[in-house]
Amino acid sequence: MRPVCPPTAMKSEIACNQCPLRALPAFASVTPEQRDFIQGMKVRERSVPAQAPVLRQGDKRSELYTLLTGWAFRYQTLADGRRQILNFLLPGDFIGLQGNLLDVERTGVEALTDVTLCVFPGDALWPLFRAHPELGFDVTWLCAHEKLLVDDNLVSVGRRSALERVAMLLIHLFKRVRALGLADGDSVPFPLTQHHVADALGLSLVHTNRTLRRLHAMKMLHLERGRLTLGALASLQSLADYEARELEDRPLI
Amino acid sequence: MRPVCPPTAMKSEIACNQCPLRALPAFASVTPEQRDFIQGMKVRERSVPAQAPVLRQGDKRSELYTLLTGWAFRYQTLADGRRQILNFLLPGDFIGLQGNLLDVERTGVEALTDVTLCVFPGDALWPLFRAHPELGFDVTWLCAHEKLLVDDNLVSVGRRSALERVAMLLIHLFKRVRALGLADGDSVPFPLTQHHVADALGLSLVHTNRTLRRLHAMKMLHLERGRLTLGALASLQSLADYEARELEDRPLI
DNA sequence: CGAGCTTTTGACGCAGGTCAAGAGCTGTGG
DNA sequence: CCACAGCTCTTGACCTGCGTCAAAAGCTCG
Repeated sequence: MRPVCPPTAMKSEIACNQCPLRALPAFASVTPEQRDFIQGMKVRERSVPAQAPVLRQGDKRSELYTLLTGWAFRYQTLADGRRQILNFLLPGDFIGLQGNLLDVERTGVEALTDVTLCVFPGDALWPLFRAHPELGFDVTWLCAHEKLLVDDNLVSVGRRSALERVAMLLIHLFKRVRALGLADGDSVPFPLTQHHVADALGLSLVHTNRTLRRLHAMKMLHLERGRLTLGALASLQSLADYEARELEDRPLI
Repeated sequence: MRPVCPPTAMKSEIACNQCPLRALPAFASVTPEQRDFIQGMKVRERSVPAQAPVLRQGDKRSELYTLLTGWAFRYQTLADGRRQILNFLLPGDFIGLQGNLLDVERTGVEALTDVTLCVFPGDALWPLFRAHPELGFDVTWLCAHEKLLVDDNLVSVGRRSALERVAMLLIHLFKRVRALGLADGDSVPFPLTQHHVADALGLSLVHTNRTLRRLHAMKMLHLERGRLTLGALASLQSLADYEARELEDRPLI
């Protein structure tokens, strides 16, 4: 297990005017007054090391978080250990809404890399809606946005072939990371193991590996040392959208 | 194609104090003032016959709906016709939030039975948040609640066997319908065709049929004339939660 | 250097897909 | 009132994408 405190333990907390949230469409037009209100609610920051839980299935009325830095994912596990990853969380994403609005947290959240979170008390939600309806509106936007991610993943898992699924996921993450300004040319950080990919796509680990190798052989991607490089994004995209069978006709390399 | 106007065309519109929404947890404590506000926003009612679209993929800034009576479902289709049903909609559910908050409607909504909807203008959402933050809060609750349904379905499609998936779906719908007070003993109306079940669970039509027959042979359910009867809900539930393989050992009849 | 990840690859089996065809039901029109 | 078109449901035969089992190789960290 890694140490709980990241090496840079002395760094000061991020003020809300530095918050990555500001870059998001929903939060683009936050006024200074609103920002002060948010800052007033903010309890503290919390660091969670890679692989450690942020929220556990079954938690009640937990705190609310905003992901400031790092990657995480939402998942659900069955009694016998099978795990389904629902979606990945990147800086700016909101965490803990379900456990707060509904009775219990149905899904767990685990850190994929070391992560820092902005912490709000669990009972902050209603005062926020009351005092700043615009911010409540933004929370609703974030919820709808996350639902869209889950929708898309469900379509993949339910109706796409393994090749299509993997292509979709990589494109999707690539674009999200790039949109956050974290891309370096046509390459982005990629902290997922193949195990995560498998659990997100409803595939076995072995078949995920074979599919990745196949995409690699097709020169559609490079994946090493935690970086993902998508050379021909457009062709990968067309692969994701179309039936895998049509491709079998062509030589794979 | 069925006639657009249902037989009982002359019936008057439902006042908000009659609205099925009132029975939902989120709307349980709506004050008379809030109710009047909602009533003031309500534009009209809309009837949609079974099989007809309520919302199309690609619609922009559509109206907002509340489902008053009947069943519907949210779905997404791929270019080549594969369809994934994301979740089913029952009276009290909110429709059109995504298309309204985000730019475009990514998912279609189709009526499963004849349906009546309560119509609100697309630009009513923000005024509602502003004037009645409690109601905005409720909208957020509904969004989080629907996300939970999609989450659960994704877990099924990604990680459960066909037998488990079908069992989960039937139990889930049974409970929802019963919670709405629409059950008759251990039987509920069930307007889905096997095609809908297949598209919701990411299975083929043929395999869905075989799985249903198998459950029928196990005396876990009766399905005929649009009614679903679950005799032994508890045993079906244990079947849904556990690995299908454990069952193979026992005689199937 | 060994324990425990992660990635790879081969061999093999099966759950579930595909193809085909027929039966039952309902609505429609001649 | 029957014939026919078009659903929905069933069932059989066959096939394959993906899962499972096994084993080994590379990496990382203590």
